[in-house]
Amino acid sequence: MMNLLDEYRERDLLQDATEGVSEHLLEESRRIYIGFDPTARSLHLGSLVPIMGLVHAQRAGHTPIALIGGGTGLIGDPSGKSSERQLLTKELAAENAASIRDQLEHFLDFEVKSNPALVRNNLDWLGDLRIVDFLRDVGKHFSVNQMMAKESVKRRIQDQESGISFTEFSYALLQSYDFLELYRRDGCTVQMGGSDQWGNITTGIDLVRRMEKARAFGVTYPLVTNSSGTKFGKSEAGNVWLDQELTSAFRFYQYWINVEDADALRYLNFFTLFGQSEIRELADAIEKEPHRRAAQRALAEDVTRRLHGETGLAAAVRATQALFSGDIEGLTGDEIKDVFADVPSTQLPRIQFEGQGKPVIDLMVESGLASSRGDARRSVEGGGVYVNNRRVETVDAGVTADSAIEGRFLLLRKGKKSYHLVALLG
RNA sequence: GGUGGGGUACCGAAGCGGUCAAACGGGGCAGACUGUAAAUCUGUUGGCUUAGCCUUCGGAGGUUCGAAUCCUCCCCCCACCA
Repeated sequence: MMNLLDEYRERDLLQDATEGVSEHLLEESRRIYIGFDPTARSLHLGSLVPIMGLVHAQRAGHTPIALIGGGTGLIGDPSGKSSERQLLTKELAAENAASIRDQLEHFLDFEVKSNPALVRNNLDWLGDLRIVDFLRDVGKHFSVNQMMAKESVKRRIQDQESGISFTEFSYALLQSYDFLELYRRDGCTVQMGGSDQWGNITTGIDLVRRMEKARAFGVTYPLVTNSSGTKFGKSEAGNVWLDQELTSAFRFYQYWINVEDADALRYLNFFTLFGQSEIRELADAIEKEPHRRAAQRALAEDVTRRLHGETGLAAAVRATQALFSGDIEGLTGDEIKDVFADVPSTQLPRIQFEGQGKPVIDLMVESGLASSRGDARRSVEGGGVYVNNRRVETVDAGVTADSAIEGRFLLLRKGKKSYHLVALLG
């Protein structure tokens, strides 16, 4: 048994752990679970820490269980959701569970004989749970006094502004019940989660102890932030998803390449399997020759490879090189088509580019690079719009077909990093 | 149920009869500087056929030449009391 907690500690992935976990995990192969919220079609970067948590667990010889909150997701955030959506969610939850499993397959091994990863959906047991049974069998083990004493709850109760709804208050019960079920069904003895989950985890441990007279454990990892205080996992294009359809390999790669120096090393620890010596080398590199950004590159490559595979990574790197270092003029039409397969693109009929050409403003709006004509206008006035890497000087400029590369492609760019490829048809 | 306070643009928050598409801060976008970094500085941040017009200040009406600002009714939040 590798020492899992040491691994976490070394990577700054350990926030807190209940007493005895370390020994428990060293004794033999255990089953460890983390919950994932299926409210979205896909997991996003915020889930990457828990995923890596499971990855390390599996590498250390334990069996990782990804619990999809299909049942808890049905309740969801109580604020202003239509009943219609909630009905849909039952099927969606199943769909999402399936796609989340697909995504997890990039990270976890579901095939190994010894300790294959498992996926569970709490809809399976919460779905037809009867409230009377639940209150009688499970509810009686919860002391409201104790629940209110939990830091997370206490804070909410003292906070006159937000308060806490009954639904949220009872979340702890459902989550605890999940732990109990996973213990019963799968012999799962350890729950991990973000540091905000500490209260729920310990409550679950209590429930397992009371109802099964068994010892269970909890481990939490710190919540990931980035050093400038903005939300981790957001790019200019919004959430970064762990789904090829939603976030292309190129975008994904770009997200990591753009990580601030101050975060790069932490992220290497969090999101790659690099050893400490390798990370130290990269730390060195970032200090000595920051402009080469070896750490960001290593980070981007490793994480992109894991999710998008070798080909996805290759495409992302190719597109990156073409966009940020090489000059596009030198590329042939076919190369462009290939390289930019991953960059957002639009097809437009050639006729629109005849005569005076198509107004840049229209082009910006139709490609989605600008949210309105006013927005497009402002971007041009601010000097932030480029066609084929040449700055557009006037607001009323037109783009003609003969400015297209090989008469086929126009490369639109807003600012430094937002690209859009327009292909002319006909 | 009573009393008082409040609902303003992405968020926070000014405005309290015209000069308000609405101060200020944050966030976003863009420019300069750089390393596709951070910090900093600058511009910009409702829509359009952009020296003009149109739609916005919880909702619906009303007063007025003119309303985010005044009046009426309604909805929602908060505090205190019961």
